[in-house]
Amino acid sequence: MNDIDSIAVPETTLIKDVHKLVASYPRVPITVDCVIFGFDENELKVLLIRSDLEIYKDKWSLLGDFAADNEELTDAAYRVLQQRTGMTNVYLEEVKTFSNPHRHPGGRVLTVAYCSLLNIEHHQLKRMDNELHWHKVQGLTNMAFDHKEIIDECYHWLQKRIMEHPLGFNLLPDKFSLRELQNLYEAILNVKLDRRNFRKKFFAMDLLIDTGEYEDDVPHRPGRLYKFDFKKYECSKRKWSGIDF
Amino acid sequence: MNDIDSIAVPETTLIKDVHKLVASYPRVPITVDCVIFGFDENELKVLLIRSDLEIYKDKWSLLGDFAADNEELTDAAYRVLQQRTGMTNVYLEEVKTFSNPHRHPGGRVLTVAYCSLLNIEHHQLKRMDNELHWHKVQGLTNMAFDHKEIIDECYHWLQKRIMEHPLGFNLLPDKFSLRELQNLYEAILNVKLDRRNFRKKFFAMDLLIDTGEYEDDVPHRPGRLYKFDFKKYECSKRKWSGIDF
DNA sequence: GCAAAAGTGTTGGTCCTACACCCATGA
DNA sequence: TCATGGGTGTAGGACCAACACTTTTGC
Repeated sequence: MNDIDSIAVPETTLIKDVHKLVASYPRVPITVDCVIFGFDENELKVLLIRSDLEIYKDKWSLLGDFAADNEELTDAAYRVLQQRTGMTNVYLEEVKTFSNPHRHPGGRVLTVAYCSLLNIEHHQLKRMDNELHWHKVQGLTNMAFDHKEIIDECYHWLQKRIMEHPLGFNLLPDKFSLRELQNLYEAILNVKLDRRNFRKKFFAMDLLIDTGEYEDDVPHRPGRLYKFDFKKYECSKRKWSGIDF
Repeated sequence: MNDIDSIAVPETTLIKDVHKLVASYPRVPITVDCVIFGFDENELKVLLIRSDLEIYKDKWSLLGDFAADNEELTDAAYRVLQQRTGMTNVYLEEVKTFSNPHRHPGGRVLTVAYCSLLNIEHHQLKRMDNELHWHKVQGLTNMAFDHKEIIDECYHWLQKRIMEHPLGFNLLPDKFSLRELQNLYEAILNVKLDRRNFRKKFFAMDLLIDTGEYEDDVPHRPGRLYKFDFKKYECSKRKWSGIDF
């Protein structure tokens, strides 16, 4: 116990009506925005929708929504994901708050950005929704609001995070070859990696399960297919300190 | 440019009145809470204030305030710091949003937690404010709201962050001995470190400036005093990838 | 048989860890 | 002179980077 606890409580006026107190605070509309990354054709993609605001006609927007009453923001982000991609059990993490009072043309709106990683093949894109498209992360233009900035922040966050934890597997199919895995890392980090050292590193982690299967639709010698051992990783997460390249 | 950009815009109804749109969003009171760490007597401390709510009488609270209209949250956090400690130029970084609808007894209040590191000696504590106290981070009890949880999150964040970047210097006086620096790291990480290896590691970083001065009020051989080269660090920050212990 | 990628081991160097002794100062 | 922490160097091991050739498959 802290020694400080024994200090006498001074005679100040304590606030009794907490509801009144809270009612006196300024209120702000809150949204969540999901930066949903996918990996396809050896490129990192982000899922965007056409803006439905006249003022941003022909511009692209992140998937987001305002937070409902009594909804935690993380729940709101999962809800957006579920509604837009039909997927649950998606990797999702909070990245940063964006609170510039002028970021929304309709008045102050605060947004919390979430980064999400999903396997593009699992995702049926709710094809009816033809306003949704996967865009290359490199060279994005034409974004509504401050969404370019939000994507940039999330992309940098991802580059850093993927060195610390093996998140990349969330972007791959259940079964993947080491070549695909390496392509993924090369695409995200924007570097070339040595193939043998890369394989050694991942085998050394001991989180890959050999399926015994092989690629089949490739015009060259097929590679062995692996699964990621999510369970084992969950158990050993605590001691995790990083992946170096 | 993305190939997608050439897709025809479908005939949907675009929203014209963005102010009306924003006005229809639910609104939430927003606060910032600052987890202000200091280092004193070889222990990591956090700056707390007695809660001014009747319901949390005799409990401790983080320093926070609601965000004013048109105030960025980071600015609000700096404002809180300035008002409470009199200090500007303090290290400050956003950590996480806490949005549980029941976290505040007066109704929904969303808070964004900031982690701040300051040199406890620079801080005059505005002594008149006898409601402010430095508490040991270890063994905190008796916290108002979800502030224990917020402190825990920030403390873990700090443990991780201090391995990646040399932030610890923000907690030390301008001039410090290597022993003090090591005590700081040991206190934060809660480990024992080898003295020789620790010194080698920090000298190898080449971010310490030898002042040529020595400690003077110690009951043993005085240690050499160093300054941290903040400028040099700022320049080389980009390539920074971590400190290993 | 040729193109394309899969698969595999070794070596040298770097960096980290572990560890023990003498030195300067105050009391 | 003693107690306390300051200051230093080295040897062994772990880990990482760099690097080339053989294998398998599709065409």
